[in-house]
Amino acid sequence: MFRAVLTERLQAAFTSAGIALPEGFVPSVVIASDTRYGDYQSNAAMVLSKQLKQNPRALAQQIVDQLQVTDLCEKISIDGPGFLNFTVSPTALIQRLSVILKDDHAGVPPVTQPKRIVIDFSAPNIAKPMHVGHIRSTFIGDSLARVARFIGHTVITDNHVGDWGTQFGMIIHGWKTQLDQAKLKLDPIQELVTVYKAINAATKADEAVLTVCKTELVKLQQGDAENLAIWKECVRLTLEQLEKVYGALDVTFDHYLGESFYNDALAPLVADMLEKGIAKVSEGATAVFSDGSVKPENDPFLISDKDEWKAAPCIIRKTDGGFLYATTDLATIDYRVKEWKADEIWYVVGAPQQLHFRQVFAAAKRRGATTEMTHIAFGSILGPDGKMFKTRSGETVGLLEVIDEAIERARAAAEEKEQGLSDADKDEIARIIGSGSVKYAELSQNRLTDYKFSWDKMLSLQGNTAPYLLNAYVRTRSIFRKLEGSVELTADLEFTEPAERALAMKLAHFAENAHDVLEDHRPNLLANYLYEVANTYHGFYEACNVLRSEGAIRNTRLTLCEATSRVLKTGLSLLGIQTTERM
RNA sequence: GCACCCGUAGCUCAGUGGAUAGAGCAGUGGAUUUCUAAUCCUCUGGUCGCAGGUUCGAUCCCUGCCGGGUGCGCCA
Repeated sequence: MFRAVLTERLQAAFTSAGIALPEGFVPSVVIASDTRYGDYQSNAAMVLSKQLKQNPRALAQQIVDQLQVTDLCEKISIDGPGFLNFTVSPTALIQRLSVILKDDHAGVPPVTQPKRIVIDFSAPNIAKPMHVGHIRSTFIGDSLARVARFIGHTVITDNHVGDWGTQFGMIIHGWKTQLDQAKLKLDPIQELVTVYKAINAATKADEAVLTVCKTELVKLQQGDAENLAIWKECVRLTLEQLEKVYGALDVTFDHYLGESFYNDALAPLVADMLEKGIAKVSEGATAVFSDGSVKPENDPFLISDKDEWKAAPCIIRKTDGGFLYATTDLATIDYRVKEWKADEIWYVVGAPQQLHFRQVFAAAKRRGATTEMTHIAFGSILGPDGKMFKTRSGETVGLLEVIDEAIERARAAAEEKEQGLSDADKDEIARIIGSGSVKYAELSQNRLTDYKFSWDKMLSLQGNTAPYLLNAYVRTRSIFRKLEGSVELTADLEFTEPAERALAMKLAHFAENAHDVLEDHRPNLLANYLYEVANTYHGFYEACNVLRSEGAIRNTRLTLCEATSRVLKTGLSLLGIQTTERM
């Protein structure tokens, strides 16, 4: 990793030059934004010049005089107000390429301090189909899990399924009174939704129905055998369907510990919190209130109302004795810490739940949790009107529907090309490109931004899309297919065209990029990087013929193709996107 | 009311305390007897919502406004 090494060398140079660095100061080295100046740059001299009361350029010169980087750089320059610009030498770059070829992680080093990280994502509800709203949590969570594992963390993925809650009163009542067994067999979730909707409508028309539903719910919660059996069947049927969806998406979980798993832990948890004074009874409910440890404007348990701060409690038990979302979440944290020894827990959940998590995290800390808990929030998917998709009442687009449409479009595109591929091959390619397109459309976006759902954007096969990246990969594979027999790539390399060096440099950045993704939990940094790799490769491909070149030049170009191939395949796999040899 | 998120090209969106703010789509004009044209190259397109402040340097940080969204005691 050039960046890390340059940072170290820079620090050493400060020491050699006798310059005392301020406490905690680490000179920053970044990939140059403008490659005219070099490959990497540092603004350390400018940052320090004021504190040290020195001219920034003179300070930069002192550092350069002490800097030992001849093994890495062919040129160091001081430009503009005092930028240090580093140009990597061909030798160092070539060595980097050979690492990418040999290393099974394509040159990405492991983290120095591996952690145990629990990642909570996807979390669909029982008896409800997955829709486009689940895209973000599912794909972002899956990608972060892949990246974290890849760089050496121990990752436990947990699908916190919504398998318990008040909706089951209605579902059970509906199951008993109007379930169509034939339809249930055909499409279980569809039938459960139909039943739920019918009962939901009935409760609005008739109070009595609502009372019946509540009774059914209480019976379920008290362990009534019949209701418990119905509930279990609903869960089983839904999970069966979910497995199919996740299978099609190539998303896996280590655990499916739904809300119901924590039922028995809830009452003791509330009792414990009452005993310790963390929670108290208020207006009949049990809730957590502010303990005054932080400023009011930062306190998740306070809210301002007409010049005064009022309590915004986090309720953990209702007046009727029932438990809530927050209660289950607290019990879940206990479990993950105790059973899984989690150093960190990541929640990939929408931004609207920010307050909820601030409260839950604060409450968990008061109970003594030292685990680092992070809410990895994402923006909403909006309908064509710019308003949020309604998950309760509103009609939204099904997740499988989107994937199927994407595969269909990819299949149509494959059909237009004359590649001599069998129908089975075309199906497989369409599947990879279709589902890859949907994933890429999501993951190439900044997670915090809301975006309008658009079929065309989600399914586009042109421009900055999965097919663009896959096509670059296919082009690398095609070259190796054309080679007669295997080719021994030697260390005999030399750059003769700018496009070759540019590609090599871009590939070297993979080592840095993969780590940057987890800095702020942003897969889009990786997606954007891979787009640049593909773009640089396509440029190289047009400028440099590989198969008709000879000697060291041909060897260099083949090496670049192989390295590109590895970086793209590895990088795409971190986004959860498979590759194909032909398209 | 308070808190959080967002405001960047016609559209959809990246981006960063640094040098001339980038892509894709749309529009324009080209490139293929040559390794997959799902490609490459041209050109067109900007008051980075507005106003102050901090800084050697601000689209980015701070403050205030304007506009859009979300959340705020017994749903999950």
